[in-house]
Amino acid sequence: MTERRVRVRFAPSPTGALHIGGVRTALYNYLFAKKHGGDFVLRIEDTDQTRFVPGAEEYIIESLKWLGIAPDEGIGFGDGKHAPYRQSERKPMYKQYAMQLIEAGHAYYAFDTPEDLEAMRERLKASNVDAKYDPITRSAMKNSLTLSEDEVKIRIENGDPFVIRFKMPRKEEVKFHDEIRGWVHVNTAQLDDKVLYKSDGMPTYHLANVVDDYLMETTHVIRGEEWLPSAPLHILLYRAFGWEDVMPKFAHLPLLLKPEGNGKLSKRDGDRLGFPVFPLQWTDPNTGETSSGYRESGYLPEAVINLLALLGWNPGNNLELMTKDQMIELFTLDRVSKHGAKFDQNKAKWFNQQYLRHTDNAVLAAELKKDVEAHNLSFSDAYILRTCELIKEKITFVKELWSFGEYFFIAPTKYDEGVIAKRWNEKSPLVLQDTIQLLRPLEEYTAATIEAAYNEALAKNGVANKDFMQLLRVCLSGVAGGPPIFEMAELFGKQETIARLQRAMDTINT
RNA sequence: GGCCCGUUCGUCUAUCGGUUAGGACAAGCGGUUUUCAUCCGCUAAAGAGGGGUUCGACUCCCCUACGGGCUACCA
Repeated sequence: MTERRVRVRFAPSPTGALHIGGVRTALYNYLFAKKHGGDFVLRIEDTDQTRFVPGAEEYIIESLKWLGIAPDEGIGFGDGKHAPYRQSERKPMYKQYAMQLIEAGHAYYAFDTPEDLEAMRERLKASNVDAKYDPITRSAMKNSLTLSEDEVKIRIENGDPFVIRFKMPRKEEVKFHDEIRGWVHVNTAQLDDKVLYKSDGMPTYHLANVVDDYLMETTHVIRGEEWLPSAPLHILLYRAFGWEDVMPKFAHLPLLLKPEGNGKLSKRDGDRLGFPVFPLQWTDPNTGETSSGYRESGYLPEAVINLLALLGWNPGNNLELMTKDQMIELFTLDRVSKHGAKFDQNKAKWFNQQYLRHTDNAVLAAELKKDVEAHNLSFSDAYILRTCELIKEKITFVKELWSFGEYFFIAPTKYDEGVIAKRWNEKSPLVLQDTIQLLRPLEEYTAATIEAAYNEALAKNGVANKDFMQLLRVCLSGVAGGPPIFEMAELFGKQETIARLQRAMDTINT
């Protein structure tokens, strides 16, 4: 067989926001495609019309764009030769494939009502048997295997609702090679006659994904572990269609688990866990409930990608901070772990901090400028840029540029009480007053000259530097920690520094 | 319940029969920064349990336990 061009797909359902587990699946597909110079396709699996959520599709597209893992082809990213990429728009294609299966004896019509199915399950449960529509039970149900040919024909012509079910072989060992887990064996005796084609004329996931992957020339199906149990059915479908020679390889990814260690992360977790489970902020159009997103929380997309990549994969060389290109180069499915991973918020923060530090100050300044302007304040770009330089090492998130650095733009009105209680004494106003006096005549106002003036004021009053330094900081910024004091004061400028010291003196003294 | 997948420090993981079981985050301690959320150093911290196979098992096999997934005309 000639080597086919690698084609992978990310195939979410538009049932709400994409959560980070889904994002990671998309990421691994992206990395794999790029690694092999192949195509990454976005396909929307909207075969369940009852679960459609407005805005979900746009959300998925925007998320992938923000994260920098845009597909090459598919909804929102341009049609390739396999359009359309929305399964609801492919609806007319599926019927013929279902029919092909019926004709070949691999599938059959079933006319059972929900009540019939319920009764069957009740009956089987009562006799302590696995309740499933299978090679045994189907003989007692209403389907084209039990009904006469005429009866079936009449029912269909009458427009009776029907589904098409896969005719699962009675007892057959199905084995397939998973790129991550190795050989997986399942006996068809455990499987049931899955519905392939629903009474509303839509295929189920099982039929649609196999048909689409075939038509779209998918070479590798990289998806979550929740699909592992149905993989044997999919294998059987490829066989029934006679597509085994072009059947994609399968790789089932371990799941992302909740930090408390019970269950997989789900989109319903929202903000409950104390960290975002969504890439972008999301407001549920039905409930109106809003969940935070990584973007809005100040995470950088590169950091999110990096931390997600390492949740279930590692390059095997202790490398943790990687550019996207490095990840592409190093990514292989055989280095994906088999077990689920709990999301670690601490590590996530650390990643963001690392990336924030490596972000160009001009980029950070542009972000900070938005906040400054949002508060109706006017500062020069140079001032804002310098603020970023001074505080970037102190913070973890972009939004902290403002929350941490607010005092660069708004003089404090409150002063850290702990520091005041510990350091403020009768000499304090004297030192401040002298400092102000010495600052006033300075022509060259720099960190060095400010420090010299301050030291002189200390000496004059016989106060030790270590007993006053933090107080000086609090007088200037209101808070106990921050960047180097004199550099900060230099940026404030002489007038503002003096004003702040004066104000602190007046406020604290009373 | 049944089936499938999994199980190394608190967390993410390295190890593809022979290692003092390595790294990172978090933690603790110490230092630097007279501030700190920075930086540096150090410490503590793991092969679920039991059987095999083997000269030798974290690594291979089996059992048990535990965790996870699936079990819809949802994906």
